Order: sequence, then C-alpha cells, then structure tokens
Amino acid sequence: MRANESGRSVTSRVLSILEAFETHGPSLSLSQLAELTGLPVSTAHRLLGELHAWGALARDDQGRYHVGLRLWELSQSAGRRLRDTARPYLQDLFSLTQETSHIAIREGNEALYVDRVYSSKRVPRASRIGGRLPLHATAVGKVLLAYEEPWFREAYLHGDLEARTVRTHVDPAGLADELAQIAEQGYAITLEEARAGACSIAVPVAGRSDQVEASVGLVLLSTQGKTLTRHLSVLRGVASRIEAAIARYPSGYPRQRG
Amino acid sequence: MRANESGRSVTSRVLSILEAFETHGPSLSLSQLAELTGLPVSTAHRLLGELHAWGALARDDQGRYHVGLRLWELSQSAGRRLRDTARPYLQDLFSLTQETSHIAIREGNEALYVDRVYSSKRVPRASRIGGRLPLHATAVGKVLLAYEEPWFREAYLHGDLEARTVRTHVDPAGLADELAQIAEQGYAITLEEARAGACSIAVPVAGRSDQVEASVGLVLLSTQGKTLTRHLSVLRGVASRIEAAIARYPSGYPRQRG
DNA sequence: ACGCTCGCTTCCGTTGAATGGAAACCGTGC
DNA sequence: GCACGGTTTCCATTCAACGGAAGCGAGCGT
Repeated sequence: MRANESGRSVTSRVLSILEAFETHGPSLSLSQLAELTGLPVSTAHRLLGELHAWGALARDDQGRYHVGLRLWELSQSAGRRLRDTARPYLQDLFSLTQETSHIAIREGNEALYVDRVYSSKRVPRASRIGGRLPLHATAVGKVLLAYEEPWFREAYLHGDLEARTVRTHVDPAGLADELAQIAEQGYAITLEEARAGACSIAVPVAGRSDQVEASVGLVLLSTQGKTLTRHLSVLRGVASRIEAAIARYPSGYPRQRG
Repeated sequence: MRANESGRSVTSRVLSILEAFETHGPSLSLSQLAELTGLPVSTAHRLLGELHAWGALARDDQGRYHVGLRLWELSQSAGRRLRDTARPYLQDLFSLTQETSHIAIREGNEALYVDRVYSSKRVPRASRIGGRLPLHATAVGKVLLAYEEPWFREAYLHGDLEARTVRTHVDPAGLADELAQIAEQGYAITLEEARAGACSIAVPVAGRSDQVEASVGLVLLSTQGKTLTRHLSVLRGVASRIEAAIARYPSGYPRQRG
C-alpha cells in the first residue's frame, strides 16, 4: 500500500463509496466518487466495478452511478416489522383525515421517517420515507425528545440547534419548557418549524418496554394551524392500535444492540 | 492468501455477507454467516465488525446480525423516482376501490414490487414491498411479460415455470396464448395463481420510450374473481396518470445501463 | 477536419492489508 | 464444576490490492 491513505481497509473504502451517495447522491460520476472518497481514480473504478457487477450500484448510459435496486431490496428487512405493523393504521389515519400521516423513530439527533401515507392532493412535503429531520424542528421529533432520558434531552438541547425555517424554535430554555409540556399533555405541535407552509401534530407510540419507540403524526397546511388538536383523538386511537400490534410481536425478539 | 477460496476479493467477501441476508435473513449468527459465505469464522467476524461499525448491519442482544437502517436509508434513492411518482396515484386507486394496489417492474424473471398501498381491512398478502414473485404467477408479471420482446418471452416460457399454487398456470403453450390475449386486451388477471385466496387484475404503465416500464394492479379476495374487470377503467385511468407523470420527468435523465 | 482536454479504462510491479488457524474467552446446559 | 459450542483475539505469512502511467474515446473549440 502506498502512502496514499495507508492503513485503510478495502471494506472501509467500499463503505466510503456508499457513503458518498448518502451525502452527494443520487447520481455520481467516477471522478466525483474518487474525489469524495479520497481514492485514486483507478482504485475507485475497480471497486465500483465490483459493486456494479453485484447490483449494489447501477450505472446509467452516461456512465454515472446510482444506488442499485438490489441494495434496496436487501435492506427492506431493516425496520420492516415496525413499518409493516404501522402501515395499515397509517392508512386508516389517512382515510379518516385525508391528511399526510407518518411515523418516525429517533436515530441519533434526528427523526428518521420509517413510513408515510399521502396522496396527490395537497401534500406539504416536509418528510420523506428514509429521510431525516432534526428532532427539535418536527412534531414527531419533539415527542421523541420529550420522552427521552433527561441526560439525552439536556445534551441535545446543549447542542447546535439548527433553524430549519424562520419559525423553528432554537432557544434551549424555551424548548425545554415546551418539551416538559409535551410530556404532560401527550402530544406535540409544530407550526412551520420544519418547513414553511406546513404544520404538524404528533403523539407517542410506546414499545414493548413501555418506552416510547416511535411517534406518529399528521402534516397539514399551515392554514389549519389553529385546529390541529381536533385530530388528537384519532391520532391517539391509531397510536394505541400500533402499540397493541407491537405488544403482539412474537416472543424472544430481542432489542437491537447496535 | 491461503488455499481457502484463493483469489477471492475482499469486496466479494463483503458482498457475500450481504447476500446471505437475502437468502437466509433476516437474523443470522456469526457461525451461520461464516457457513453461508464460506468464510473462516475469524474472517467473517472481522468483516462483520466493519459492516456493523458503519451501520450496514446491526447486532442484537443475542449477538445475531440484521441488515442495518443505514443501508435502508441509503438505498431509498434506488427506484425512488418511480415510487414517488406512482404513490399518490396508487393511493387514489386504493381510496377509490378500497383494495390493495401495487406497482411492479421486471427484474430478471421476476416481478419486483416497488410500492404497495393497503390497509388493515382484508389484505390478501400476495406481495410485499421489495419482494419478488415469478412473472407468470402474477397479474403484474403477466402484463410485463406480455409486452416484453418476443425473444425474452420465449426464453422465459422455455425455462422452469414454478407452480406457486395449485392454480398457477405452468403450461408454456397455454401461457403463450394467454400472453398474446393480454397484449391484445391490455390487461391481465390471475385467480389464486400467486397465492391461495387472492386474485388480481393489472394493466401496463408505459415509460418514456413507450415501452412498458411497470405494471399497476389490484389484489382482491378470490370471492371477487368474477367481477375483476369492473375495476379496469379506474386502473387504466391511474396508469395514464402515472404515464403522464413519467413523461414529465426532467430531460436528460438517462435510462440505466446496469 | 483536426487538435486538445478531460474523464474513463486497462495494465502490472510492488507491498502491506488481509488472511485464517490457533488459542483464549464466554455463556449455557447438565 | 465441567464440557461444549460459539465468539473473540492474536499474529506470522502471503497474495490481493494498490495506484501511477499509459492508452482510449468523447466532446469541444478553432
């Protein structure tokens, strides 16, 4: 191995290629990938060839690379149980309210959207399946934060609180009070904090150990910001159904370590 | 390198680990992975450690490995355009018919389900997002096959035609006639051929080059097998909307080479 | 039409990351 | 307490990986 990034494993190089699609995807050229990964072009070319042959990546007519469907298929098993459990109820929630419904879990400092039900009618595009948004800027995220352990919440509030819109709450003391209120009242509301024009209401979904494992919410146009709580009972009803289904998970399914 | 699988690259070893989850997932122990991949246990352990540290795999309290959410997030970009384009219309189709709707593309000899809209009401579970079923055993698959090039169709019909249920059509000559009729009438129907208790109707969705790129369909209980064609007009309407949306894709988006 | 540039592809002598058997460790069952 | 099976760690050996150089092809400007 030459001095160029000596000590770097092949696995780490391959994963750095995949990482480049996270940060700069969805379509990247060979040269871009070499630059983003710090690999010489010939090395990148060789590793990309193997990933492409297997189907982890695809290549278009212009020679640009994308994530391949095989990786999509393979990874459907991740989070599938929660998604499959929640989906019918998100669908019911959508049918009852005709508003975009979604469910998120906490991943690090962000809300990760594991599913979402919406239609061609007005869709304030605040979330996307597989997408992430900062906890403090979303209703589902505020719920997840409100029910987290105090040390985590305090560490989060001491971190860098990004203002996603001009309406995002970023004052730590103000957010702490808000989260305490959310824990008391059992729901969170955001008004154009994640995205201009969109407001949201969310409630917690408890897991098997009675800890809050996810949060389910609705997204509406900001014109309906004053009447969000009218959806509370149906949201809570749906959350209860999801919790009951989670409680019915087969025994012995362990919590993830990683 | 020792004689054990000499000449095998690190990348191919890593990919063989991921492949093990395709075929034997979703939860595998270290020893199982070593066996499935043909790697010595210590080699598997080392490579798994790297995949786990990055988030490609997760490990539970019992030390078993699963596909990690990071891979799921990363791979959402694969097929996203078709999924995001089709979803609102699948949702409309579901709202109008209250039946499970799905969309599939052809991947090799199978129908790959890229999206599906369903609810907690009666759901004949024939398909699953990211799942595959043989082309000849599904309505969407028959549509895709009917509009394929003759050489592909003939090669497919000369292959091994699996009987998924006792009702699956597996006679090559009979299937050839059926596919010709499907191409003429513009829709396909299956009656308990993919799964007992479920029947389905599907129509084609043309891509930009007027070739059939996908197929959209409905799944119903087999008790409604005699009245499937009453859904034809709404199915065709939805297919047209999806085609129009595909036609509006930004210019220069190349077909995949892959 | 031609020359230049840039990105991609292929080649191969050199070398250090990867190898995997052995030993140690750990948890479970008897 | 012991045996067993699975997991984890170590390290001497070696060959898969490296990446610079050269070649190729497409696109662009003159």
